[in-house]
Amino acid sequence: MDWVKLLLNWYLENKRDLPWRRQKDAYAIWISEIMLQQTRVDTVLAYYTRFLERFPTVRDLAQADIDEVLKYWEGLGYYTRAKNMHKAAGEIVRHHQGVFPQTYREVLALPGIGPYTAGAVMSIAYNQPYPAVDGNVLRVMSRLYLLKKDISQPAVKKEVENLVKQAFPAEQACDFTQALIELGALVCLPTAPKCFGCPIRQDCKAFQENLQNALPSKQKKPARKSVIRYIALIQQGDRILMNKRPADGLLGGLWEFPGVEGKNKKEFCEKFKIKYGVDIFPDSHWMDTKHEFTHLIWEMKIYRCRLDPAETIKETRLQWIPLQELNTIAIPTAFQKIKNTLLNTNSSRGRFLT
DNA sequence: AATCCGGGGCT
DNA sequence: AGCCCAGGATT
Repeated sequence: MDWVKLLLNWYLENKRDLPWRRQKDAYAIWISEIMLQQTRVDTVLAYYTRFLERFPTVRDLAQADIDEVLKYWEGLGYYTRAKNMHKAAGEIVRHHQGVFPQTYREVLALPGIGPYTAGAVMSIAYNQPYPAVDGNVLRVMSRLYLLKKDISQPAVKKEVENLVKQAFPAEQACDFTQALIELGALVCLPTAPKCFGCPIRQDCKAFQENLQNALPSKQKKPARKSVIRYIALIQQGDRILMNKRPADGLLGGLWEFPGVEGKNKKEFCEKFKIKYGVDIFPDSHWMDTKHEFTHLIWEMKIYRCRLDPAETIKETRLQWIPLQELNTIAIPTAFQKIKNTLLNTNSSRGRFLT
């Protein structure tokens, strides 16, 4: 395969200087691969350095409280990644003496590690020829070999894994894996690929037939649904009532301003009572905000609410949080605008009083 | 095989 | 307004 050597030479000349490429510590490589799942390099950079400074070794991560790990993950999204990573760190300490496993079978067995990440760690950290097929590689290979089938089909991913396996250059698994990904990230772009700057365009069947813009083929995703979510802002003095979401599911384990889905204020109060066991009395309509997830849109209506003075909070997930501590708990992006507005109004009122 | 799970940047 | 990103787990 002529293109392999051309690609390797291109990579060695053009690769970006990224933090996870400055060492070969399997733990550090692993952290980078988890963070980079469905997440762009530019987004990961700041998180990565901060995370490794706080959790420099697998033992540091294993010993940390999951709530602190989630705080370091705050805003990155797909929070089960952080929870699985923390769990995997514990398994590495217990079952592997704190040393990151070195066989594909053992790496793949860790929670949060699938075929891609296992291949990435094996090839990048250990220079072993295990394919790591991500979105970049699927795109590059579907064009290079003119694979016209929908790349969301598992059979196509299998085929690409086999093609990559056969292409692995001896003793250069680390560079080859990253070269394929780097080409997809810098040259073989999803739209408007830079074919005339591509080192392997002579071998690219899609380029030869001018089909690079038609590949890869992929099924469309259905439109997102929008729901109305009523949020209760319940403040007593300098404390605010917050809810810790259940460990599993959407935004699992993160803190939120308590709320429910509903059509109107009446439903708001009824559902809130059922969900939290607390009667609320909406006072003033405070603000509206919208948050778009991948499959869902929240139209949020935020109301200042009062509690019955005799009300005591029994719901274990509901907790009074001092405003000064609001920045120390993990709050997802969906609620950051509310949080910031709340902190700003309170601090400006504080300045008035002093 | 289909669905869920974040967030952000680009077109 | 879509599309896509260094995907994995669950059903």
